[in-house]
Amino acid sequence: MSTSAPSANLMEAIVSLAKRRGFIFPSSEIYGGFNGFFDYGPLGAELKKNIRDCWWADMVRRRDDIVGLESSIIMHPKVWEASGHVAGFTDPLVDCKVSKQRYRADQLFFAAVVVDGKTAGYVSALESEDTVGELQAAAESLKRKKAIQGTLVPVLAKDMTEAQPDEIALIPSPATGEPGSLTPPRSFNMMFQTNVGAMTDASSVAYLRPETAQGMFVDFKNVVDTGRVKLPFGIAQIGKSFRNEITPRNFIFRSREFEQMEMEFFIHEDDDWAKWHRHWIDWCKGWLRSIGLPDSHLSEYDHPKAKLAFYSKGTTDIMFQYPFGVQELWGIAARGNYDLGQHAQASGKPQEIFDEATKKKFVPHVIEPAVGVDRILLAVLCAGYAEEDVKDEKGNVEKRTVLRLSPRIAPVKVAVLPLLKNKEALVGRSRALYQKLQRRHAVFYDDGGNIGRRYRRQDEIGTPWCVTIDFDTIEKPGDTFTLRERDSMAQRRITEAELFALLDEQVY
RNA sequence: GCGGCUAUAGUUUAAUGGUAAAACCUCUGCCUUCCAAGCAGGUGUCGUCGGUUCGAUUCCGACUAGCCGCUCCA
Repeated sequence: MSTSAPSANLMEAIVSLAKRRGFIFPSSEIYGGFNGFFDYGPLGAELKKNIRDCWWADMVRRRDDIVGLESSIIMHPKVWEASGHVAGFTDPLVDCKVSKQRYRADQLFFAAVVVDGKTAGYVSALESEDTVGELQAAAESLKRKKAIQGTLVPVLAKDMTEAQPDEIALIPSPATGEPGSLTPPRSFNMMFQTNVGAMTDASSVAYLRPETAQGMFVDFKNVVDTGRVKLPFGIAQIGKSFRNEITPRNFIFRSREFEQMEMEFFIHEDDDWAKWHRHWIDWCKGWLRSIGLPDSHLSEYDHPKAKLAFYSKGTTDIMFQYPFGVQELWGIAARGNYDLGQHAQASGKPQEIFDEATKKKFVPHVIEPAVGVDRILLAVLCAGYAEEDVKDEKGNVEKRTVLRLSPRIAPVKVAVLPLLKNKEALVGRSRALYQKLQRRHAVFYDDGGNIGRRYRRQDEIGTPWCVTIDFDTIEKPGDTFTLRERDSMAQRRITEAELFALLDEQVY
């Protein structure tokens, strides 16, 4: 058994499999698709739910120090002002189509060159200590160049956000000095906007959240007052977030609607943040391994201090080796007390904890592990996808496509297969086992085609085990089935009790 | 948002200025005592809109979507 290397078109193979087997469809496909959005089909929905459930179980239910939260997707607009998202991304940008330079529209100034009441042209300048002076000089230069007689009116500097549509084509690009290459200003704020209520005006503007984290900060006091929590403790949330990405790319890796699993771990202001930061990096890597991602594909990237936001103490990304490159999977950020501080200031409501030991109030610091469900799902598909050359009895080599998903997250845990479908005794025993398993697990019953075809079909969707009800089951004592294992294709006999025990141990 | 390439069945691909083919997949039936066997049958708006033409899936344009490279990525 050998594994061929399909890496060059691995993504194509995965996208194709995802579509063919009902994991992931392009959104609104019958209308031509919709860039940046995806639908999860029957198997994809199961897989995604399993990823979420595993995370929630390990992060929240099996711990004493972390509680869950489900906050609303649309929050008060002031949340996003306080968090910095509104200011951080409302900058309208202007492109120069010739030089490919990009300018912030509010930093690119222009002025009409008016001579004796007639507009002779336009000049532009980047924001500087003497923007008006530069524009004036440029205007005089233009007047000389065009050899226009008359009196030059002092320039009136405007920035590009004030440019009329018919002016834009006449304003020269600072890069080329020639007009015609600048685009109209475009807003690059990645937050989706909507209006709340009947009025559609500035006062009704609201945003779809671009991250779930702010919910934990805004509800911090509510959780502290009701959750019986003591530092250090965490608040975790799973939910959809929305970013109007400029370039959605790489299948579901960067999409405009995605699902996050975030946890804010609050610590004492005097606590050793670096120790907790390291703790959570290790925890996250361990969790990724527990759902089947190989260590060989995982790495860490420390954001350089110089590039960090001023409040950030450190950010480490757990990277995953996707077919299209090593990319961020899970960001673990030490954010100080910036977020709670911002909300305290903006809302006027202190976001403090009382320290019984020192009798002092303080704003806790936070470590934030934030990961995208869709990115994990893509990672497990990429890591699990394999095409193997297997030999049949006659020695002919044929291809086997197998999705090596961890039993924890596999959409189907067990397929129940009667060896033959036209033998009533086999079908009856299979049905009975299927119905019993169904009460506890995601299982699949299949009697179509021959047994080999059914095994391969389950291989392709990542089902870890198949049980086949054969003539030994019904004719020999012990009521045993054939258990066929996905990765090794090995078979052994197993009883119903042993099967349930196996599932109990492997699916958690 | 810019540039290049692309769009035919669920998937992978053909052919063609005269209403489209194959393989695989899938579904139904038969058969089948352990790894995609066989037999019979079913399932198709050529991405959308427009133009040229007697006639367009084919030529042209726009749009939409996808891929690659820029750009962006708090």
